Amino acid sequence: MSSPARRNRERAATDREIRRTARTLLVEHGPEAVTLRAIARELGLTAPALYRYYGSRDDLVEHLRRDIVTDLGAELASDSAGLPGDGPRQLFSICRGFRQWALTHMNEFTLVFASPTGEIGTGRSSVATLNHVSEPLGHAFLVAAGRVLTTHRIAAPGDDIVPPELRDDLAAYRDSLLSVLSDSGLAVTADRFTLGTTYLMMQFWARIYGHVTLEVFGNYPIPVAKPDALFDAVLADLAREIGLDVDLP
Amino acid sequence: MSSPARRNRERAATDREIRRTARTLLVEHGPEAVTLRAIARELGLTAPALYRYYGSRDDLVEHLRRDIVTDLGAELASDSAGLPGDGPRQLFSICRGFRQWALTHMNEFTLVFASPTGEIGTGRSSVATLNHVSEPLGHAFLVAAGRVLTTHRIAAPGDDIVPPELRDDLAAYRDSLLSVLSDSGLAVTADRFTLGTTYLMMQFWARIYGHVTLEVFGNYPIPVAKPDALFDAVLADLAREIGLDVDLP
DNA sequence: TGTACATCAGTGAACGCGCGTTCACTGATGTAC
DNA sequence: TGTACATCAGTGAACGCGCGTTCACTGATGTAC
Repeated sequence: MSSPARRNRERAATDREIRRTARTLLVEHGPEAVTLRAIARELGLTAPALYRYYGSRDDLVEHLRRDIVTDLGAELASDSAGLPGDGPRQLFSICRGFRQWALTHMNEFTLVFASPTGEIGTGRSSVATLNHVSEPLGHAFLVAAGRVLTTHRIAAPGDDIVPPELRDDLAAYRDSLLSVLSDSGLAVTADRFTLGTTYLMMQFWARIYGHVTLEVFGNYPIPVAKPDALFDAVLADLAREIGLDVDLP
Repeated sequence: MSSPARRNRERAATDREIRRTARTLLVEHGPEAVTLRAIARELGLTAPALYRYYGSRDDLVEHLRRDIVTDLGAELASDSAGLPGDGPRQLFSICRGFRQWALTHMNEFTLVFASPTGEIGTGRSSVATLNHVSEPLGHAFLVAAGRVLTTHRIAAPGDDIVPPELRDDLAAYRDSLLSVLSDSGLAVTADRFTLGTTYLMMQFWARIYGHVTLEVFGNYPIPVAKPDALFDAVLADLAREIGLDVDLP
């Protein structure tokens, strides 16, 4: 019989090589360099061979996007999991890791986090966001943030900090967060995870993302000699703002 | 003699048409649709004709970027100038206008504010930032912000809110801001425009930019039914944070 | 164990496409005397 | 006012390029009996 598994294994290996090559091209030469012909060339194949693996170039790029977020999330989660402590350290590690990754993988960042996707305002959004809680990145962020907010806050913020128009949206989101967190073995009750908490978490993410985007695209108002210090200052601001009773690690 | 001006006028008119067409292509079909051939086609010319106006495609795109920022800045400045009051209203008008423009001109926004340009961390940054104070957008923002900060703050923030590592950078920036403001006939003294003030202005811009980018690219954690309300909430937070003693208009 | 057959990863030629850019040119507009 | 000349916006053909995708094919690997 001579194992049918062998062909499968080789097929899977080739697939991995295709994605790896696409990734390298993206990182080193930008999104427009990710062409079927270039990938095939790099692999010593002919371009039509790739159609054994993907239906079209777009199909391949879509898989690439997913790969990127998945890998990023896994990496950040595992890095932060190795740290001691019960929350804040992990959360800040994820934030710093995200920034570091963005700075060193500008092209990947652009593709995944800063490319126009879909319509505006329809609620449909890109792959790489917290609203797809299953994404490892979102998951890592949420778990760390949830842990921090439940164990290190002085008091849960009142719902009054949330503008009335946003309460319905936030309530739905909060519920989905709570279920994700309880799946992670983190028992959080709604009285410690208020609408206000949810609002702060959203703002927290928005500021991290905003700062990182600004920095990656060189759109900072000033040339800053020590950008790391600036980011740390933002983290410290955020920590204070969400009411953490800890010093920054 | 039959005026030499005539040829010049026609040349200038054609140039404007070229840019307008490039702009339309960008808005409607994205950056990769801005090709010399497409522009020529639209104008009833042949592609080589464009070389009478621009040295290369890249050259044209660069001019396009500058046009976009210039027009945006002028538009926001003139809109806000029409409003009554002495500061806050103008500042918030500029912020809202920026967001509105970004949402309705996603492709232009991407080209100008969210495209990788130059190296990271070298201090060189894209065209469209506050560090090129001459840009109308930066100018409008600065003048409005400066006016607000000098007339509506309860007290200038102390320099102690600024992390020590950032003070040198901020001091240089503050000085250039002060000279821009005094060129606008706004006499601001350094004791009302502290390093802390400068720091807050920078953070202010970072949050606006961050929020807008997030929204434009659909990367918001939640589907928000009323995104306008969310933005207003962010503005209100910012107003509180920079210590404005005014209600939001 | 051997033989006929099925699967399927990869080939190589070809398709049509649109692109930026070059080059020698035309012909109208403007200039000098 | 008329004539010879210069300028220069725009033409049209051609260049070489790389792309995604199709198609009929080869040949090794695996399957059924």
